[in-house]
Amino acid sequence: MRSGVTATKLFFEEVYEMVRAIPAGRVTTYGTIAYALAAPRHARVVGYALAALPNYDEVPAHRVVNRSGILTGERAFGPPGVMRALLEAEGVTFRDDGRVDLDRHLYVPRAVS
DNA sequence: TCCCTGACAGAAG
DNA sequence: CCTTCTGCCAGGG
Repeated sequence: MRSGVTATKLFFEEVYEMVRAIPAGRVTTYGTIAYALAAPRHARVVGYALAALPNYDEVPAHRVVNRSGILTGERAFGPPGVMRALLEAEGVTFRDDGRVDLDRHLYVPRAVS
């Protein structure tokens, strides 16, 4: 149908809702979110959805990192180190190699029913 | 309209 | 551990 609201746009909204559910001091990954939304192959689209955000007033996008614990979205938060500072302020710890300690802080969102 | 470039991730060598 | 390839989708030149 000719609706301007594409399936992808709806997917974006579901991503934002899921990110809003991530508690402070916890992080999750792009792939985990995609999996919870029954779209295992759309991890990249999740990243695209966050990159499209005009601001982070309602969506704590800094709590989303990649599968290895690397802060791949750091650039969107300004100068290097800002994203990490936001996480550390919430109690998230990092390993010596600079990656988030996922074993300790990974949050697994509830899958959609 | 084609081509390229990403806030990803899993498989294969 | 590393590299390359593939699937996914939107936006800019």
